[in-house]
Amino acid sequence: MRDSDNWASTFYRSHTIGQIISNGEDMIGQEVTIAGYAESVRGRGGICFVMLRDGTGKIQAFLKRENLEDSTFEAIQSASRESTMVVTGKVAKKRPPKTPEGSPSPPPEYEVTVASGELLTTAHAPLPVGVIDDVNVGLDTRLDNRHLDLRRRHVNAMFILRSKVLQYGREHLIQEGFNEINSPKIIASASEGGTNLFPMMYFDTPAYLSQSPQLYKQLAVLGGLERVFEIGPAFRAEKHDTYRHLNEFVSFDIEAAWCDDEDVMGVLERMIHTIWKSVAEQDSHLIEIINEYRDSQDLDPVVVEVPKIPFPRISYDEAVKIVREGGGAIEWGDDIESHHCDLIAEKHPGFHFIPRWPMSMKPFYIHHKEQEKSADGGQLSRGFDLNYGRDEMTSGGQREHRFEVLENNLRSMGLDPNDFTFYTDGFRYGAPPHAGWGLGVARLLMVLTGAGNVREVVLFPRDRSRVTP
RNA sequence: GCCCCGAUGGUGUAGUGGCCUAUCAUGCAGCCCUGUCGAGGCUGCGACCCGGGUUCAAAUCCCGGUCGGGGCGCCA
Repeated sequence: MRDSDNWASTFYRSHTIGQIISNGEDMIGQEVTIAGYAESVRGRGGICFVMLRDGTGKIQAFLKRENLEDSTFEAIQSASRESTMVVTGKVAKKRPPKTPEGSPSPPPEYEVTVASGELLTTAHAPLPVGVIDDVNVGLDTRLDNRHLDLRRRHVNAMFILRSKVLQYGREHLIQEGFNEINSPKIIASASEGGTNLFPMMYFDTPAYLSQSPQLYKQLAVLGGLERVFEIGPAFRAEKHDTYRHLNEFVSFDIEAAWCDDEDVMGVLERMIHTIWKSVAEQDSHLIEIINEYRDSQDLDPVVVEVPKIPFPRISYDEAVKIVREGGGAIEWGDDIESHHCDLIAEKHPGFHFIPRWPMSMKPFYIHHKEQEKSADGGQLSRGFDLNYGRDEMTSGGQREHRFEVLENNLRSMGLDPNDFTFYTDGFRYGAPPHAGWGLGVARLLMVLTGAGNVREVVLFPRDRSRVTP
């Protein structure tokens, strides 16, 4: 399941199960102590088979009554599924299963012939969600019991993959000279307008949960950090109820000085390219686990196809044209809605940028060049989106670095510049042109894992009706 | 906020007014067998979301509620 060759032994075990699986031939006869969950316990007479699973794999423990203390044998033999136990014994080659004549013999497998052991905890039965059951459990039931759901192989694999994706993204950005920061999640004012914030009390002062690190990562860049990134939570009090929205989500953000929108689009596509390439090269075993599950559900396998860079750029103007050609009704200046994205996705099924949105649709901090107008005269901006198929992954752009323009933008969007002095003050004393983006981590994971719902790839999702567990 | 759909043992399901003291799988309990291999065999346990209505008769039809799913909107 995962590489544990470098894991040190602990108080509870001398080896991980993964270490025994991957080095079985060399370990035959060696005494080991392993610990794990009993996936199944079979046998009610003089012998007993326990399929023991830890976070690195599973192996069969073989118990013979005559080899153990009676009380130990009884305790383990009568253990319920998912009870935890530790066992000590010698590694042995497992007897090969009977195979139909003519079929190839399976690769060798190993087991532990138990000499002593201890039942650590007993799992209550029945389990609210079976870990290895051949039944398709509803998402809601699974999320109510996420601690058990997570024990399922493909679910576990998704979250290990998530960790890898963040690791590869981090490594890539660091290699491009970015430094990791953390911005405050408790903020004083509705920082951007638009979206609804969750109010809270900060001692005696009303405050909000942050909807985005946007203004703070810009301040870090204005402060001279040049290139920063942050992987952190964002909170939005929107009553949406879709497969791709949550009220708390992890946003992967960057901001870089002396860059325009095209420059940071380059950072983004290079990072995604690196992530896909690394997953394809190093984590195909996780994708295989996911695909085994998908196969059992009659779903097409996911394929990690490393995307070619540069990604296509389909400007907002072109996007509008594609939507119209596809029969969609859209006016210049309208948002590109979900069903419009379906039309665009028919032509561009993979990653594609949509740059140069109308300024009227972008927040006050997005930069525009006065001379850049659409054919019918509308003011364009340097804001962009990155979509995969119909789904928006990223929103970003070059930021407005001119103090006076910023204040004008605020006013023209109905916001009071006085509420934003903590931010605009950062632009008073010389500001570099800069750009950045924010990427939805879970949305990227949906693409990579084929998950049809963000909730699948978020450990404990927070949506309109779920605050627990 | 709008539209559509759904709710049956622990879990996932069958069910379209009487054939339902409700199907199947999985699970759970027990027994048999036992170096099993998704082990197998046998026996048993366990359910119609809540409230009202229609009907001789409701899991099934109607109304309300609750919860869930899908789509849309809203949404940097």
